[in-house]
Amino acid sequence: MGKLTFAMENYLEAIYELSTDGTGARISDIAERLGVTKASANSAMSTLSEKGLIINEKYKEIFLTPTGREFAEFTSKKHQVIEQFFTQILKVDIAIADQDACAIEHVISNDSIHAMQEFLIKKSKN
Amino acid sequence: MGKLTFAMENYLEAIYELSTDGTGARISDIAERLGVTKASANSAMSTLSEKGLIINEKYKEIFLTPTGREFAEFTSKKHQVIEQFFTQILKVDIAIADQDACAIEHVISNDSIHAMQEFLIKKSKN
DNA sequence: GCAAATTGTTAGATCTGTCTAACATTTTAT
DNA sequence: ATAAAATGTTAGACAGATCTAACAATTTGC
Repeated sequence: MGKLTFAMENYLEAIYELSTDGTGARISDIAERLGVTKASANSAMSTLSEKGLIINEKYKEIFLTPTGREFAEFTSKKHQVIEQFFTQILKVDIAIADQDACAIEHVISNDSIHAMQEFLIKKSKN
Repeated sequence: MGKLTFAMENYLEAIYELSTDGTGARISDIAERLGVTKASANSAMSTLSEKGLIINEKYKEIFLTPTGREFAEFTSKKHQVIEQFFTQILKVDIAIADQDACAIEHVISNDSIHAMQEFLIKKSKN
């Protein structure tokens, strides 16, 4: 499975977060969350569908495939670690931390994420 | 002055680092450093030149303008802070830290950079 | 149950950044 | 001084992600 572009990672993550309650995600909500037009979101869905990461039937809600969910969870986990590290260790404001995490999650190495996690764990033992 | 794309920030930074000794930077060196073709690098130079960030005469070496240098120094400074934080605080391998810094420097907030700097300063006082 | 509002889709344009291939200029070596 | 090598430039293509505008389908509110 080839690596995803940042844009596609963001779309996957949005779908993941919008479909927590078992229902699928809607194009409008995805578009709104990412600040793009419905046309852009729709176009992205074709890409994700071709890659087997989502199920996308015309005019229906969008669902993650198991593979898609794995990708989304991985990205989401990275986001969470970065945000936690930035707020708890660096004392950065939550809004800024979230914004930074949203960008950094796509580019940071697994090594560094792991290191942040370790750091947080050690810190919590004080 | 509008915000630069990540690509342009990288080109500026490369020029900055390649012209430390007062001489300008060469297209081939910029291209090699960034892993792109000379054609791509050349095309980027037009963009940077139009923005008034470099001086680019045909077949001549490339020089930063004062504004261009400011941008480059700012990006470079962020790179340095991230790399230092990742190696010294997170104990991440230098090669990985450099790679991560190279990506994160374009997306991280000033607040978070500042927080990392503060953290490093406090740490150095132990 | 129908009209209006919302939501989803498509076509086509644009912008950015990249590439290859061909060509022009400059530098180097003998 | 000139041929070969290195370097720089240009044109044209392409991929990814976005947009607008027009249209289609679905849902909602009387």
